[in-house]
Amino acid sequence: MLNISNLREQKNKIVALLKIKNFDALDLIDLVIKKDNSRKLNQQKSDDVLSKLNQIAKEIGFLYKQGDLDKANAFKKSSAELKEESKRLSAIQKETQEEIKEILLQIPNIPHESVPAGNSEIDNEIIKEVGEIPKLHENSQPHWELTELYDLIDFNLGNKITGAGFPVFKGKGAKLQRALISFFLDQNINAGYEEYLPPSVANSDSMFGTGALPDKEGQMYHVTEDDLYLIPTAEVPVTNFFRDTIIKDFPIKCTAYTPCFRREAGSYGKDVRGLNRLHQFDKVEIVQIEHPDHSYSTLDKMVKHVASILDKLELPYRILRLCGGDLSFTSSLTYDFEVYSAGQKRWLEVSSVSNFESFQANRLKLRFKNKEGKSQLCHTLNGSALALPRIFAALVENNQTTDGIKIPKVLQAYTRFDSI
RNA sequence: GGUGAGGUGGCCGAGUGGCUUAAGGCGCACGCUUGGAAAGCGUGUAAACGGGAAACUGUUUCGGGGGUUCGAAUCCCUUCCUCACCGCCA
Repeated sequence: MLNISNLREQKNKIVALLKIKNFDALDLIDLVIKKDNSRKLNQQKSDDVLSKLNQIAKEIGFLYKQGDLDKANAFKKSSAELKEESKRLSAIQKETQEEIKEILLQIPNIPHESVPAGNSEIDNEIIKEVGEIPKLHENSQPHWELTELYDLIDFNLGNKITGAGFPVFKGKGAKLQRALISFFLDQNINAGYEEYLPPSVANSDSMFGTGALPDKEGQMYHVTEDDLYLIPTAEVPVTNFFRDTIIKDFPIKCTAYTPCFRREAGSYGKDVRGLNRLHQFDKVEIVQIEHPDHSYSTLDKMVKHVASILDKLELPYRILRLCGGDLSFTSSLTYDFEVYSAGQKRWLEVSSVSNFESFQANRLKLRFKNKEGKSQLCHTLNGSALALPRIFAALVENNQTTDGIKIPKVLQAYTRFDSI
């Protein structure tokens, strides 16, 4: 959520930048400023009335002590009238505030100046490509064949106990999964992130805080009995640790493994085959809370960190700067990582690293004291380091040989086997 | 799930309708004192939304929401959370 004082001060700049996201914000911004003006006026009126009421109440207390009941009763009458007025004003105030919030929730985050224009993923800017595309043997296969051949994942068993999109990992498949989680966490810890293991369900306040609500209501599993949501990413619980807090030292660096749950309503076809798109998957997330002056250099460091993990796994990958049309509602700048999946001959997204600037912090009331001693919103950043399923898919596809699947060296200490 | 006790500032904690502008303490900051430190003394010490060039100033906030009252941290309703014991249980 953007804040109104910025919208006032930099209206033209913000309108221009939001065009990169293909969003015409002018009318909404004009409307919200107009509503905010009337909110201010109304607040003044309301405060005046309350101030008078407070004075009268004190006066009556004094008169009672003096025993001057007649005078006190006269005051009571005028108090009753003011109270009506106050009720009326605060009802208007409440309504106006809700209208303002509703409008603000419709305005996406402002894209960074470096975000390229564009409508869809075709327009994303490839900024780096690393590693060689592997040449596989003649009978190479996609991972959904390999996982069946080597008995690593049982998709049918998942269908039976839950439904499509809930795979059952088994044997060396389960071990490889567990190895990747440990490996990713260790890499993040070595880079200075503190490990957390948060709950996998969160309340609506938390969902609202990071923007999953109201934006993605239909994409989440909702436990209606207790009004809790299954988390779509660890970003939700971890970032919400810092909801309503005032930060003393920057940066705050957290990493967390969690399962992630997404309904993915409307997805179908070969894009969702095998591990490509799941309802439940594992992910290790990194989150940082930063001072606004340093958030972009921190974003660069996070990108380098994720790249270093992929280097160690010896997977070919490319880094994309998302164009305005592909950028999420809440993000200012996002870099996507895609690994090449040789069995499917396509690039698969495995990480998304973003700077949200103060967009999340505004809803979270996540602040720090600046040099002038005033509270100011922090910047929040996060990224996947990394999402498991497509890494798993690329590893088994790219490392398949006629003799089996080779495990990259860095993982062998975790799997305790060097091939499948 | 049952019963009981609670939720007050950064922290501890007093406060059963107006003397609270939330006592007192701890912590923190600044100053005095000192050769230096400690102790001691003094001063200050939240957030949000407004007004004002500023000094300053209005309102709200004692877990959340609602109510009673001229007036609520205090009374009532409701909800969430914490703790203790019991029950169930990985």
